[in-house]
Amino acid sequence: MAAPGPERGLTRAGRRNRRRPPGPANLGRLLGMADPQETLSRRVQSALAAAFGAEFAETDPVIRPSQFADFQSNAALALAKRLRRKPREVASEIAAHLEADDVVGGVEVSGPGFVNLTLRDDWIARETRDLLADPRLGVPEPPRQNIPLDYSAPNVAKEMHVGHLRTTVVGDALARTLEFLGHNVIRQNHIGDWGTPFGMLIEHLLDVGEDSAEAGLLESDPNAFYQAARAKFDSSEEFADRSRRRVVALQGGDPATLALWHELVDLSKVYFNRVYGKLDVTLTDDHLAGESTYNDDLAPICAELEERGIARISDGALCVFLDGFTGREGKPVPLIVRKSDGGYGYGTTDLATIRHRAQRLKADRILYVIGAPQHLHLQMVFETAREAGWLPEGVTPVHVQIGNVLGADGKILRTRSGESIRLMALLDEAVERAAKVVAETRPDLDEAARAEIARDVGIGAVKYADLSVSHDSEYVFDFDRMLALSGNTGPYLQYAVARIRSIFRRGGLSPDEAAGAVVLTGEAERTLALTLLGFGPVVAQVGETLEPHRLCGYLFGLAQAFTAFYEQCPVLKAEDPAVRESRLALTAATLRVLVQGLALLGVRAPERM
RNA sequence: GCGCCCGUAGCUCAGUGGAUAGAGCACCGGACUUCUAAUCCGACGGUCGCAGGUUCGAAUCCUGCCGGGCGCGCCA
Repeated sequence: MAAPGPERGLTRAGRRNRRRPPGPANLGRLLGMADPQETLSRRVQSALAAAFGAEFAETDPVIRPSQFADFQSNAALALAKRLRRKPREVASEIAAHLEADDVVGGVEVSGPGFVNLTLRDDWIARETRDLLADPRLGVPEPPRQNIPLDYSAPNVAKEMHVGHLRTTVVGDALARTLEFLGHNVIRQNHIGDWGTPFGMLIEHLLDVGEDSAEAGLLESDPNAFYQAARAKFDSSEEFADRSRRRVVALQGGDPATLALWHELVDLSKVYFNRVYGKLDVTLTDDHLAGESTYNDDLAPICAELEERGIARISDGALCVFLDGFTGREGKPVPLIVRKSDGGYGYGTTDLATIRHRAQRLKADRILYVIGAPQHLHLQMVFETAREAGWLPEGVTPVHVQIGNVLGADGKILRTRSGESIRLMALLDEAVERAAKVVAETRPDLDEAARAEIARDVGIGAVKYADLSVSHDSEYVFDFDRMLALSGNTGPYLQYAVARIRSIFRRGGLSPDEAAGAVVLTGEAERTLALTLLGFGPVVAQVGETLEPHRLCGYLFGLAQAFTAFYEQCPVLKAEDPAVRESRLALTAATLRVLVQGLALLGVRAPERM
């Protein structure tokens, strides 16, 4: 899949934005000129200033989508009290002072003081054509930020489970979206590649041999390898002793042990990359920044925290106690930075990590796409870093909380026998189920084409299911629902794309050729055009709120608007050539927005279905 | 016990302090000589957990209660 946008161009524009505040020339780009809500906001603000004085020029005009018009301004209701006038009177004043004849066709004061605004068809039409001509499809470029983005983070020699799947998919969608907005996203795959289990894993690797079939499990079924090691550790005193000694050697930097450790990590990388490849996410080895990366920082961090009195010894462990963090029986909860045996846990690593991201990577925002249960821990890490002065003013770490994935029984997804589900098997099943449907519906296509469709649809369905519900809520994993071709699903959107492409194939046209003027002859066209103008705003919003499900909701609405258009408005068979050109333009714009939107989510749109 | 998250239609989920709370699924009734009918249209379906409060206006903000999930010292 093509990278979302011409990165080099974005980089230059981004630097420009960063250096100086936006002038009038790029203000439109920044706000998104095609955004009707933004356009109306500015017009109504001017009306407020004209009607009530310059001090009201900054008042929020409260423009919202309306069920009685395209948009409505709710400003009058709130202003009434401040102005000591009746809300309807205030609304009338706003309407009277509104200078927007080029944009707005209908202004109406309604209800207790709403100002209903209906956009002009020719304005919508012109903006839609501009959107089609815009490589960015109306997506604004906010000031460029450096954004380290922590996601996926599987463990070496362990199976990735559905929880990893979700942080991987959501994180990747955020990475793509933020990059398209022009930000400098620094992917950080904080893999679990250090800690006490590695003694046992290394000894097991030595026992079975690096080139053995057993070692090969690390690439295919890592849990099997892990559990074999674990079983030996639990049953053999001799093996457990060796394992403990091996941990000491590892932490002491023994070269032979480090070589074995590297071997383990490399075998695991093969597994990670197989999953990432199958899942079509953008992570590569270049983004690996595992726990081991920070080994050299851990002792100095502890020393600094202790010297400065931020951490103190408690029960033999070096701990940070923060105000407001209390646990059972009101006892303060510590962030342990050095265990009583002298070792370091993930608290220390996470502190080293955030310091690195803030200072070395010069982060403007630091994003952690991590499971919701880790919230308390992360808050303590953030707070400690803040107290230690490692986070510059204005740099905010954000925990993008990922809710658990549940089975049909409402409990954490597991197999019937209670084991965690193998991710590869799960993805394979999604593709198989999709393949079954494709075999029935498209017997005309050859085997290879069907396989490709099944892969795009199966994987897309799983990813879209992860993305389409708010990231912090738990959701119930259900193959039947996510693979359905109706409803807010990946396949539904892919199908809409496939039908559009079919129109152009039938017509012997390339979507790039469709650039005619847009004329709106009916409600379906109007709704579709207006919906298209919402793409930029929603992408900008996702970049701020970090909620990909809003983009999903938007794309679903767009696909529905297109479907209504498709039912009611013949494109190729339109009799009037101007109408045909216009509908081709609308169809091409829909295609581009759907494909771009799905690309931002990391979902492929197959040529045909 | 303390903290975080959640409670919206039978089910799965949206919902930016604004008018009569929305989708999808399921169920029921319709629509293919048509650019892909795997798509569409209609109908049905609600005490927004409960009770107060703030507000001209609350699913949304505040407080309390009920119910559920998760976390709370040396795993990560």
